[in-house]
Amino acid sequence: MANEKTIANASESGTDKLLLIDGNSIINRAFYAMPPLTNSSGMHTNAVFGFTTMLLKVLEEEKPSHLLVAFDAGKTVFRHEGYAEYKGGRQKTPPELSEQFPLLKELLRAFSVPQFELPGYEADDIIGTLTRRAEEQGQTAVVVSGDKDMLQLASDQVTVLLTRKGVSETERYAPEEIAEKYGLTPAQIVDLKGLMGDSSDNIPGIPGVGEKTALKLLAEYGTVEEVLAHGGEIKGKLGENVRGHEDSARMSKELATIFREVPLEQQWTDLAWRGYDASALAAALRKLEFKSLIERLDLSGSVAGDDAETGAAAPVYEAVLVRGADEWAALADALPAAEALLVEANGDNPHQTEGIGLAVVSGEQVFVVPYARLGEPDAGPLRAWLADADAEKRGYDLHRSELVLARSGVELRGQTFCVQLAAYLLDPTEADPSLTGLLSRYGLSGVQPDEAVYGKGAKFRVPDEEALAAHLAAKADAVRRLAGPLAEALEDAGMRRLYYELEQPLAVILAGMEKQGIVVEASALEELGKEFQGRIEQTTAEIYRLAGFEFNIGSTKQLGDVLFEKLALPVVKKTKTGYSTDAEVLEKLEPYHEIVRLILHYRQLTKLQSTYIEGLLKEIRPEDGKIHTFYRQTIAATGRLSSQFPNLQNIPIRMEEGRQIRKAFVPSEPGWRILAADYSQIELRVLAHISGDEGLKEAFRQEMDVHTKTAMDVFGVSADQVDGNMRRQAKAVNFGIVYGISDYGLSQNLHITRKEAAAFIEQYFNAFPGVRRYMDDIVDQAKRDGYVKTLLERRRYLPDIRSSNFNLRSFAERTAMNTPIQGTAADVIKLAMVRMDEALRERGLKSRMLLQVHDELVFEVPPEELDTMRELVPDVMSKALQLDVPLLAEVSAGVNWYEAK
DNA sequence: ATCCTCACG
DNA sequence: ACGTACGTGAGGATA
Repeated sequence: MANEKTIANASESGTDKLLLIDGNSIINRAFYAMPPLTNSSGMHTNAVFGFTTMLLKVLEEEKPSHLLVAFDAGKTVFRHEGYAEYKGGRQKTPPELSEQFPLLKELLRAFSVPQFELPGYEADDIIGTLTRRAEEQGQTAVVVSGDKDMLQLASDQVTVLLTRKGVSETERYAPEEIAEKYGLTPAQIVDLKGLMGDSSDNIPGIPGVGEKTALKLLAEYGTVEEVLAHGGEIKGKLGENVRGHEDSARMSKELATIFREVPLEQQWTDLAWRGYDASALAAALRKLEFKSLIERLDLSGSVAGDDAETGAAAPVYEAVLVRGADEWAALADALPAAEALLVEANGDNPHQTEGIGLAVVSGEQVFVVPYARLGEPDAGPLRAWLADADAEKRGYDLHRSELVLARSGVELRGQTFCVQLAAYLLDPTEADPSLTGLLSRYGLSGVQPDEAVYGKGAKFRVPDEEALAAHLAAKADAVRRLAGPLAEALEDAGMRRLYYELEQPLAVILAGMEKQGIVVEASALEELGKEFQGRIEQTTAEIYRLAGFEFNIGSTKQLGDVLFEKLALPVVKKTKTGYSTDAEVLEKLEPYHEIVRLILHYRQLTKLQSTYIEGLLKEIRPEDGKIHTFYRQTIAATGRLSSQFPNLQNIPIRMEEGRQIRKAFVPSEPGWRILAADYSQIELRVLAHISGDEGLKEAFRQEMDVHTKTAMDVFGVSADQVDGNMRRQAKAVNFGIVYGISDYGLSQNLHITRKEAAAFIEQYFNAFPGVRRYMDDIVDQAKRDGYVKTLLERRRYLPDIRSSNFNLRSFAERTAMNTPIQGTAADVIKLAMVRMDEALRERGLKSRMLLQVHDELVFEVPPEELDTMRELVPDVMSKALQLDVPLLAEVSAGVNWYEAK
């Protein structure tokens, strides 16, 4: 390709000039200097953009014949050896920046710019070494950096360009300029640092010595050593500080000194730069979507082919579609080195979905098995590998994979890392759980959205095997690429144990519970449904009679017309689209018209009928008479589970009519019992623990009724003076406290004025000062850190906590108060589930854990284990996590879930 | 698809 | 002055 092009080339004029760029320093400057910028696939690109504009500018101005971008490498820079805190004060690199390093390196390759890094050395050491060698050989060099330390390299032959303000503006420093600006020689720059330190690198210097003082001292004494030698002459506090921090000053100078003897094999002469390949650069810039740069470099004609159009990176793996004996054999050979697994299925409900295909990544190959072939005899080794608990599986949504495989009789064991679960822990509020979404969050690409491959909704089609293989291979490779960075991020966030000891084992336990399922007697539901149906018809007729005509009671629009226009009842509340008719509104309207009570009753009955009778009946599987829910571990922002298809965490209990539904939930074997155990007041106990409030802790230690205790303290009365109404109000206050109290919310709940609610809250905080302190502290903490965490280090980020929008900020503040409470309670019961699973196994019990309902665990138990389980379950639950207050779990058993109360 | 309503902790 | 209690999932109506 005769496409070589240079901006300029100094060697044509006979002078060699070496340009050395401090990659880390410049990309950092660029990141903070440029506004946020992303391309259409969500990659952050602002730092790369800034870097590139800087690069183009200096190439144009300096016209170098030789060129290098040096990067820091590895974590243990040799300077650490003497001083562990070196650079310790540095902020962690934000992911939005770190994800740009690979992009920059790729772009530099397209520029044909030599780049390197050397483990154990920083970029400035490499640059220092190369400038020294250039000097020795009588050549000139230009160094570009944002770091003032680099000025120590300036000489007759070496010029330093420091970025100023932005990134493409630089300031030129030869020794004269340094003398002019600081009155120092380049060599004295390290003395300057030695005295004044550098907070960004955690170099201490001498306390109380800033730039001014340091320059004054150096003007007088010349070097750190001389300053220290004359420490006795320096008067006052300054002299004291100098004399007291001699070691610190010497060490700081040493840390600031660039090491110029790096064992580099490359000579600067190896770094000749002859320009870039226009088509490669155009493709790279297009991928980054730097249209202005493409234009500026006049590259718009240089885009070759479709590949450049889409900017697709060349895959570094080979997709192998498994169709026959040869591929099966190759797959079997590759299994011991498998790095990632992907199981693709076609629907949301893993208990109903059919597998589409399966992919295994091993080295440079990704084997893709169309799902139907999993039953072939040749699949034996693959099935054995899947079932081998010692063969580690890294995957995406392994919980779902296990269920999908189980449906076709394939066992999955040995799950060690799930990128979806890991990503959830790192940011549980991130909405897009797709692999593509995950990739873009981590600055990676190369996978098409599922929708683009399969279509969505009714148009869902599995493409031909080759296209399928390409897609599944890309996804499986994406899992491999994500696993390392995610695992590292978990470590960095202190969530290693949360992941490996709690969430990952729990995923397997949940899959077990779901596969087990719970028997629901269709006949019982149908009986109950008939009864509801009769009452619905009766109520409907009565409503029509009172209205004077028939209408759709279930339509809020029609109902609104009837209530607020025909019957002219007062409008209490409006929604975005019309009149509000929710239960709260209807309760207020009850005194005005008889019809209102009937509507409430109608609502209650139709809810039970459609959601619980008809809804559950549809979910009973004819093969086993059971309902198999699907617990989702990566949905709730607080760390709770959620339950789908159907939701078994919202089966009625508060109203007797609805509670009857629970009679249909029965054991799967004759004579067995349903046993349910629930934590008593777990959230308030957690609050007592994390707030450390003495009064609240004492109440739980005495096993007092916490609402009565609250009433006593808030109303200032003795236990026997607390009446039902006071206790009810105190209970509402306790709920409010857990939810993140606001006077408005409490006033709504108790139907009192905001002022009265505020007075209650004030009374509460006076009675429980530790709780007030917790609420204040947690909000401060959230403002400072940007997130809150639970006892087990689960995190939730609250970006709105610093919002200037009152609503957003208030919401975030309440969330900051609530999440550690609700989330720690979630931690506790999850831990109890892991321990319970172990306990059942260790003791060889036949009892099975079936359901979790946030603070409750439901089991089915054979009669001979009933006594054991009545003790074991509450025991394990109460010991799941040691708090400053007891954790009490109450247990009950019966022939169905209703009776286990 | 989105809104409203309501079941649970 | 602002105007919501925290966290979910599902069904039916409507646009």
